[in-house]
Amino acid sequence: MQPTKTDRALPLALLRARETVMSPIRGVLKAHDVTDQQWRVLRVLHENGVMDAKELAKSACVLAPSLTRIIKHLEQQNMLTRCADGKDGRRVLLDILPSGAELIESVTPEVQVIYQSLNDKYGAQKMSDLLDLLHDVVELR
Amino acid sequence: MQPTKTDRALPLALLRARETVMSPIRGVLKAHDVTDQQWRVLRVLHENGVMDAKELAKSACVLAPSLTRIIKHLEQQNMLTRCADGKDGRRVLLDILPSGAELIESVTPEVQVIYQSLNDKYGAQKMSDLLDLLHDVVELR
DNA sequence: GCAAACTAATTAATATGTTAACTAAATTAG
DNA sequence: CTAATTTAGTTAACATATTAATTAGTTTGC
Repeated sequence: MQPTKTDRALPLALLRARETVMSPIRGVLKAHDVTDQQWRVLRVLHENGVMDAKELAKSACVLAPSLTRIIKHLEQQNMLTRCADGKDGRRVLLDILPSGAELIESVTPEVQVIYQSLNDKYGAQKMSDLLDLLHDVVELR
Repeated sequence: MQPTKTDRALPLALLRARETVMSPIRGVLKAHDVTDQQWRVLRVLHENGVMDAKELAKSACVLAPSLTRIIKHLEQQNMLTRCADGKDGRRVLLDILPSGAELIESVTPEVQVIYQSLNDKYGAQKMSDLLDLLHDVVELR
C-alpha cells in the first residue's frame, strides 16, 4: 500500500501552512522577546480571564509539562499570577497581569499588519472558509 | 487594539487542527518506534528518491539542525544513506534504504485506516477543499 | 588567481514537545 | 468512613524547534 502523497496528507499540509503563516510573525515576537508558545498562553489568558492550568493548556495548545515551564517563566516576568484554587487544592488558577496585557497591547498592532497583508493576498472569503473548515476538523475530536 | 479572537487566528487554528489529526496517528507511530518528524523525513524521501539535505528539510518541514540529528539517528538504524555530493562538496545526498521502505510499508496501512475514518467523518469533498485551501496558503510564501 | 561574499551543513544553547513516572488532592466503591 | 481509583499538576528524560555561531566548500568581484 502506498502512503498518501505528501502534498495531500493533512498533517503535513497543516504544518506547511502554519510554517508559512508563522514565519513572518516569529520575527515580531522575537523582537519583543516572547516565544510563540508564551504568546499563545498570554493571548488566551487575556481573552478568557482567570483559567485553571488544564483549560489554559488545551486552549493554547500546549502540553501540561510545557505549560508548567512557561508559567514559571512568565511569572518571573510578572506577566501572570499563579495561585491555588481554594475549592480544589489540586488546581492552579492563572490570570494575566498588567505587564502581560501591556505586552499584548504593544505586539498586537504589528501582528495585525501581517494578518491584514495575508488576508489581502489570500482573500477574505477564502480565509473565512478556511477558518470554518479548520474549526470543523477540531470538532471531530 | 484588540488581538484577533483566538478561534479565528489562523496560526492557532492550524495548530489545533493539526493536533486533532495527529493525536491518533502518534499512537501508531509510537508503536513502531518512530517519531512524527522521522516519519515525515522518511516519507518525503520515499516519495522523491535521492534528495539533498536542504530540499529534504524544506519538504519535510523540519529545520536543518533537527534534520542533522534525525539523519544521524535514521542512519544508525539503516533506514537511509548519507553521502557527499561529488559535484558540490558542501552538499549531503540522502536516500532511503530497504529498511526505511519496509517501515513505511508496515506503518502505512495503519495510518490509512485513521485517515479513512477521518475522511468519512469529515466528508471527502470538504477534505479536498481544505487541502486545496491549505495548498494556496503555502503558495503565498 | 585570490580575497570577499555566499552557501550547505553542523554544532551550540535555550525553549518546547512528548511520554512516562511521580505527588498530592479529590472522588468513588464498598 | 476507608481504600481504591481518578484527576491536576509537576518532574524527569529524551527528541525536536529555534536562533546564532561555526566550519567547510563554492562562487563572485576585482
